[in-house]
Amino acid sequence: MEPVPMLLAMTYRAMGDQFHDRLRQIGLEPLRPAHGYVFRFLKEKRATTVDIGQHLGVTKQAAAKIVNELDEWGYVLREPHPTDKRAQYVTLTTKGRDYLKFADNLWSDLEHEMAEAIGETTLGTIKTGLAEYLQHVHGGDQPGLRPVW
Amino acid sequence: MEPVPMLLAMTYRAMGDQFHDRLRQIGLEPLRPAHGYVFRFLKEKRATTVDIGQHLGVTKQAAAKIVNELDEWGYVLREPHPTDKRAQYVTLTTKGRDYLKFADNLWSDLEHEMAEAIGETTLGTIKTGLAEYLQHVHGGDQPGLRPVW
DNA sequence: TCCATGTAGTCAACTTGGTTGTCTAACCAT
DNA sequence: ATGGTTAGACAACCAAGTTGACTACATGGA
Repeated sequence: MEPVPMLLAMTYRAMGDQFHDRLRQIGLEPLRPAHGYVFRFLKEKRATTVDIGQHLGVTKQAAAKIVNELDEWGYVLREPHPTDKRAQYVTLTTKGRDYLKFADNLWSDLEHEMAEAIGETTLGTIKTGLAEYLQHVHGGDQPGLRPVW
Repeated sequence: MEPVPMLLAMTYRAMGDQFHDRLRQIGLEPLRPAHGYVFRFLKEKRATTVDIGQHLGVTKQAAAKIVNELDEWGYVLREPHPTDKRAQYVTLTTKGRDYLKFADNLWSDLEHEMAEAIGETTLGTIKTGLAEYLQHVHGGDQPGLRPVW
């Protein structure tokens, strides 16, 4: 049996590939995972580019690139920060929220298919097990997202 | 609860970080995951650069770069293919096998600590569950390893 | 209040680790 | 024999990060 990290990497890759393929079939713009993580982050909190960079685990310059792309494509827009004239809040547009909603449904489909393949309870054990491990090593704070290669 | 792929990504990252930290503590050259996957692959089968590329999920040119590095650093060497004059088998040197052995022990330690944190049986379910899912989506052939970001 | 220090965002140069495209030599199936 | 395929190498390019520098603004003392 392969070591755990390899199983994680392969499963992550396999699910991501399926997600990407189906998005393309539907004709939706195939954003990268990082874009998706930004959506998910913005759904929960108002955030600046710097915040996004920290969340993703990249520099603010790298985060700015991603935000620029999302802006060009119409998924987010920048609003002036109410108290800090340097800063801008990045917020989801309707297009961005629609995309996120669609993506969430697609992930849900894939997860459901996974449950069919390996069993509902097994999938449940995997999810709670991994979450518990993350809690154990990282405590409360958000673990890094970007896979190292 | 986060969607499964995010849990996979975060756990992969967390384990990889721990592995990397401990390697550095010991003072061993901190190779990237891709190098480690090559070692593991070469332990099981004789392989050419093309084989390695397929295993990693990258082009043969990218694989050639990695093999070149490992060659320079003394972890692998190239042997003429017995029947195909174009091809070369990439094989582990003693240094390569030693590194792999050490890394295997370290992974085993980390896995053991994971088992302590979430329970032996839970870890077992995770491993077999993921393997089963991979079997389901990819059949016999090896899934890609490189995470998409 | 003024000033020193710190931060958000942008621009530019560079690095890394991949890609595609092309070529040669060798293989292999008709 | 020969036409199509493959292993490996070389080159040009690309994508997505990095570091560094700079401006405008913020903030917390003396």
